Amino acid sequence: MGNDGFFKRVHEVAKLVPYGRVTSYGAIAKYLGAAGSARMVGWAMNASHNDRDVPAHRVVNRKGLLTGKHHFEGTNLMQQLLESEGVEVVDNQVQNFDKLFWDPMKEL
DNA sequence: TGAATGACTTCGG
DNA sequence: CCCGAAGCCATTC
Repeated sequence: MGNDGFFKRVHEVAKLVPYGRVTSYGAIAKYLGAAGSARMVGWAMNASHNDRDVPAHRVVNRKGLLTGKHHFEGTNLMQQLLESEGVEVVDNQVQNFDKLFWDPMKEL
């Protein structure tokens, strides 16, 4: 598994997500030129367990829904992590998602 | 080789 | 905005 280039890039972008902000899988995928492979971004996040510095909890789907919360420990760790950063989460959905959304394409 | 899977997205209704 | 269906692509079995 030395082919971690894609995962590494995903992790890099995820690390660049500012505190208290969130982004989407598609945005990361597009930024990496892998638009259409948003699922692979999610897969990369699954591998992000290798790098604990990767704030996977800041990555949600395009609706701001915490689709991957079940991949975290417990049942609400992801939500707690976000709330601890000041991100309001209700019903597994990020509030003010449009304002908290961080687009690597525009911000970088 | 091929079928199934998934932390997604887009489109039509 | 919600819902169903289709597309996408790396990974796994």
